Amino acid sequence: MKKTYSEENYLKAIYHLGKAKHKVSPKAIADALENNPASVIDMLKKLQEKELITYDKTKGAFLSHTGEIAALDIIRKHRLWEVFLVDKLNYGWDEVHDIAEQLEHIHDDQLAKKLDDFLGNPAFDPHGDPIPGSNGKMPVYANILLSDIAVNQVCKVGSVRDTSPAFLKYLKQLDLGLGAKIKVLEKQEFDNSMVITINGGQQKTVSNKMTDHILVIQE
Amino acid sequence: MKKTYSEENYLKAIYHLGKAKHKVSPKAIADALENNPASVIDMLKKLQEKELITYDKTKGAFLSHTGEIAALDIIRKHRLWEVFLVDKLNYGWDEVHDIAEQLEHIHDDQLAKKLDDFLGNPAFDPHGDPIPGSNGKMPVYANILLSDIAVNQVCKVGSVRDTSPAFLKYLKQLDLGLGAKIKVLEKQEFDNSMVITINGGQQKTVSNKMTDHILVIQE
DNA sequence: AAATAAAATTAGTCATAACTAATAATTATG
DNA sequence: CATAATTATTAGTTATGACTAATTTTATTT
Ligand SMILES: [Mn+2]
Ligand SMILES: [Mn+2]
Ligand SMILES: [Mn+2]
Ligand SMILES: [Mn+2]
Repeated sequence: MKKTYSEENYLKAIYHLGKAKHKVSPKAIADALENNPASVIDMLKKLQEKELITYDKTKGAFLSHTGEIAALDIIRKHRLWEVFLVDKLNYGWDEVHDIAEQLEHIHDDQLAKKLDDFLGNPAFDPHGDPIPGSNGKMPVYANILLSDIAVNQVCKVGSVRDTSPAFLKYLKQLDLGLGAKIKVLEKQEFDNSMVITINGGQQKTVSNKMTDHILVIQE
Repeated sequence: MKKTYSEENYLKAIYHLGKAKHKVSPKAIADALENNPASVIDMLKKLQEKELITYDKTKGAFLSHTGEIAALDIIRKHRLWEVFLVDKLNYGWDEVHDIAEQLEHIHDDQLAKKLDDFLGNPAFDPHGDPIPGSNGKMPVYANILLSDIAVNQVCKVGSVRDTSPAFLKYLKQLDLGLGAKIKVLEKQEFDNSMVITINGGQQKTVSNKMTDHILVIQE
């Protein structure tokens, strides 16, 4: 089931528009691809025929599972090539998009993986956009401090801001590693200390000094 | 004057067939591109229209100056990408042609030069084929020993097989550097010593031991 | 609700680059 | 040289993916 250059661009546009949670209408796609709504309708029919999308007059276009896998694969290649162009060929980050727009359509079974490895498995492209993994999963920035999570919210540990033995030893003692799920139960107004559970275990009280050194991803 | 993917493939095929000095007939092109002679005729007309080739029923197709520049540019990109795939992404030399066939059509003003620099300005691709420079000139292997050049032949020094101080000092004394033009005037049957001129200078007699350590490019 | 604007859809056209089938020209062979 | 085989060329067809213009449907105003 090889896809044409054009089909791939449509799948990518539908993916991006869908994420932006607008209704993915022919008009919206036409605007994104800078072409004509009539052309879009033609292509939507073809993509539906190939079971890459569903299209419904009222709900708009949605990627099927196969369609989403294809879209993520193209986005992955696009962003990996952008990293290559900036990191290896010394292009400016503002010069690479149009070239990646071409390179993303190069087709070879091993290419994305080999390129990924060569680049050191980057998680983000030069514009800060996440690079989907070969499994299609997007990496997420851990950019919120645990101390900023509100009561009753759940979050996941992404990275830590302190690598001192004392800190790491403390984390080990708490059984708190990367990826651990934390629920905030109470927050003390006086000193910002928190009562949390880690991976659904016992309740623990942790200081603000501690929660200021943990970056999390909100659910 | 941007060229389509297909036009570029035709120009490349015409270039290669022309070098192989067959008559570049519609049939020959059709065989090379694995398509139909009727399709070839159509494209030849279009390429002639664009002044990229001349086509004459009896003599066949020839690239114009512009056409040859375009063909060499594609071949350059093809071979540079092959080097990239093998040297950087660890593909086998037998796996890269089809991918390069796609990559050669990526269009960007700076790309070939940046890729060339990144790869260390390679002179040959993984299959040993020469990579045209940005000026369109092909590098040539220095693969003949000076000792094998016949009397009255002219050749150019490409590389040396000995880097000992004594040898290099001797070369300096003779004023014989890379690129020097050598003409063989006499060859002694007894010990294979030669009388030569270097860059049209004085006649010098050199031993077979010396001429066995100099690789040249025949004119 | 009626009028108006916007969006979706259809029908028909065009360019590109293939193809097949038929015909013309060339080249090779008995 | 005549016949056969090969090439070249033309004419007509197809698929893809775009377009414009006209029409229908949907959404927004008054
Ligand atoms: Mn981009
Ligand atoms: Mn693209
Ligand atoms: Mn190749
Ligand atoms: Mn190609």
